Amino acid sequence: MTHAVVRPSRPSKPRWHRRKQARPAEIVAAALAVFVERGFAATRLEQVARRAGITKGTLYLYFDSKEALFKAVVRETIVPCIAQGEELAASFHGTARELFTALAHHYWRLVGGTALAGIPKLMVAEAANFPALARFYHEEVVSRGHRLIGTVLERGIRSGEFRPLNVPIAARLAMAPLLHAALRQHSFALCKCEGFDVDTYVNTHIDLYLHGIART
Amino acid sequence: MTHAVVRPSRPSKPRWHRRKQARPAEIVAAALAVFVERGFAATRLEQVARRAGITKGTLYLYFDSKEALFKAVVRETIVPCIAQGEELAASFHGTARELFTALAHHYWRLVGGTALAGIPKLMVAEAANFPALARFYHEEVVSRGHRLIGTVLERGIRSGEFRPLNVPIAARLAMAPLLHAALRQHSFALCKCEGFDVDTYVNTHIDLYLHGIART
Amino acid sequence: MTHAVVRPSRPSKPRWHRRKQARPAEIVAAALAVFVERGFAATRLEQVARRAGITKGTLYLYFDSKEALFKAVVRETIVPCIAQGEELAASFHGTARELFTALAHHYWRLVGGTALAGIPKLMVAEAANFPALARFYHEEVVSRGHRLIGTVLERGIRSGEFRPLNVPIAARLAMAPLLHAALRQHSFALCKCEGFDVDTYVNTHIDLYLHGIART
Amino acid sequence: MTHAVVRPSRPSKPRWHRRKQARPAEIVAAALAVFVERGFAATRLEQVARRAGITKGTLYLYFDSKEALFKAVVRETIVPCIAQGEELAASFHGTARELFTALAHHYWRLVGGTALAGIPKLMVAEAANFPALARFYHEEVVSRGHRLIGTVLERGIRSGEFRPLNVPIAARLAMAPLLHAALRQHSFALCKCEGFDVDTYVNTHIDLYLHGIART
DNA sequence: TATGAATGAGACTTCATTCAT
DNA sequence: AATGAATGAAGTCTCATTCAT
Repeated sequence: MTHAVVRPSRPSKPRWHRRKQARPAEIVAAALAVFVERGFAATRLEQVARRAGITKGTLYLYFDSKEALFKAVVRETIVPCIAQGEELAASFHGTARELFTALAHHYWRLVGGTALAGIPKLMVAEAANFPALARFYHEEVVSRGHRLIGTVLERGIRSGEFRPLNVPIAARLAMAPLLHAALRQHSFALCKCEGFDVDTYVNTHIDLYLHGIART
Repeated sequence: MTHAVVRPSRPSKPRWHRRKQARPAEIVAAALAVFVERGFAATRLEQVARRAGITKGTLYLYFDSKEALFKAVVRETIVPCIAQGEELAASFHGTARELFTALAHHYWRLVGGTALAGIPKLMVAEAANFPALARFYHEEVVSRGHRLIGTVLERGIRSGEFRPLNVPIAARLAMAPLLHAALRQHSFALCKCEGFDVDTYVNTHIDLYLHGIART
Repeated sequence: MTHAVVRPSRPSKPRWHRRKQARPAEIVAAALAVFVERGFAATRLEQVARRAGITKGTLYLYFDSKEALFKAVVRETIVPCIAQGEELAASFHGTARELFTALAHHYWRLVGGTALAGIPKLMVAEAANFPALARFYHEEVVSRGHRLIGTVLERGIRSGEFRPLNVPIAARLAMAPLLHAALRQHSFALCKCEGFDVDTYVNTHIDLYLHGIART
Repeated sequence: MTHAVVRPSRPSKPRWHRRKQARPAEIVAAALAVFVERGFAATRLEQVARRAGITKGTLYLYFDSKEALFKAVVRETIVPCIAQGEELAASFHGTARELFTALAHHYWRLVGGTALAGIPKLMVAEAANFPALARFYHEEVVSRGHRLIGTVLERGIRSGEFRPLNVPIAARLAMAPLLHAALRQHSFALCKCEGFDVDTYVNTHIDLYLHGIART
């Protein structure tokens, strides 16, 4: 795939000054933005390249294909977030209620409000077209997230804060409104909704949910 | 100019029939399926045509463009569902809790479990690419749905079943898990999740949610 | 090509009332207009049909193909004009100058100012694409027209009105400005030209031309 | 996805070269030829590309659309010719008659006998379909040409060589046979005409015309 | 005789990918 | 390492022509 290149002997000053190392991350960041905006198929590599400050051809020095780029975007941007949440839970001192609240806010701070919130939207849209990627995402992000919430719920059940629950189900119910809000940010942000405020929405969810699962 | 073809002498069955009345609905149905499977940009009109039992050219007798077809799919499939929910609510005799439960099941029966569940997924994916359609969908489906739930909540608040609530927010929180489940059906149906069952999920949501908003 | 049709036995009142005989001429007239406006390739049979008050399918009852229709248009509209000119010349009593003037005005009245003026434009545009038709047109219209003018010139030379001329060449030179004006009507009619008036143009041509060929 | 191809081991010559500088002119030249041959609508970009030695896709690196290419062809090929004629007139020393003769021959050498003669034919054919282009052509070519001839006529009138004339009309009458001959070259070149020779035609026109406008 | 729904070949155009520079 | 001109496969859309009614 790589071919030998005869280097011209004249001492030309290089036209490019960027380091090879920084490029992939910059490209992934640019690609994230465009994929999220337009979806996989409607994204043109030209746009990605321009936003990354390079040209189309250069993309292919770092990624084998559009599909490979897409997979890299998903893999490299979202996974780290989960780890942070897990660390937060592991080192947390306080009640299960407090931890649940902290994690919800953490999620929102880290994902919901940022460009990363586009990843769930992307995956919802493209899962059917990229089964392997969907599986990866589901295992490394969705399930792992649910397990994280699950441990919090179990901690609360043990401590008597929460009543006995079907934990896997309850974990998903905890995430659904957060995910919903994230999707909304990227799909219907422009549609004005009277009486809707994301922060209030998240806080009300925490409130109602904890109310719903609280031990009488 | 075209090569001669030996016509078979047997009374061949007609190559096509005139089906002006039935065609548009059939095409919309076929298009719904493919759009949901692949997304707008990745959908090939060839596929839609084949699935509708016609040829590509015939599509254009009924729809001006791929985009027009897409819009027709969204408009004609989802809007009627809302009306049914509104009728259900209007003619319902019983407590607000019972009505809420009935509507949730109604939604799931009508949308969540059917091909229609693909529409929310489609809109999430394509809203950014079709702002006008997104606005239409948001007004005629999303907002209207929220208002419907809102009236139920208000009824319950007045009757003392539910405690005072931020109604618009609470309505969204009621829908979020249902929507989430619908998206899941179409995006991650193939990903096995131990301990996950849609019906249990919906019922648990109803349970926890009503618990959360119940007057103490 | 024609197939037997089982006539329905019910005494349905006919939906169409036009006679078969009138149709072809009506279609040709409609086609002339559209072909002249748009050219052969850019003409859609749909437009022709609509302008003729029928549908696309009906066209094929009278003409085998778009090309056949085109040929019919050219053949049937322009040829009769020449004959009239020939008759005018044959029955004319007067000087050659007077006859020349009469023929020029005749041409302009019959062709230049009417839709028929579009035919020369059409042939200029499409001759390369329809060699056989071009040959037909050239023989039946162009050459015949030149011969007609040629006889007038010869008459004038014999009578001493005109000086000796290369008749075939001079005949073409007599026609060129008339043709030019006809093309102009159809191609650049919308472009305003100060100081240009078609009638003045034609009359001035007659004047200058007769001056040019007059015996000193 | 694509089938494997056995790569020949010999040092195959490159499939293409970078020719950014030369390309546009080459494409315009190829397009001129095909447009003139077939007309706008009947021209296939495939043919243009092949004749230019490139592929269809490459066309779009240089021209936005078929229409844009067409406009470029007209704009870039014909306009320069007029300028040359104007220069010739400006720097000419001699009688008006001599200048007129020189310009007519100039026109024929530069346009009538070359591929450029196809442009008038193209414009006659397509003016109705491209009104903006027609206006451009009319102003930058037709009118400008007439004005050029007009100045010559005025010079001759002032000098007493020509009698008083309606100059705009007379200018058009001077051009008509030249244009006519150019159209003929492209539309009826194949139709044999006994006794017709283009050069004789042009010279006879000059002769008769000058005779016609000469003083006394 | 007339219709118009249906066809299917083929056009223009786009864009992921390659490769000479 | 980077470019961007060039490619070619594939997609949307058009329209002359056919044929069941």
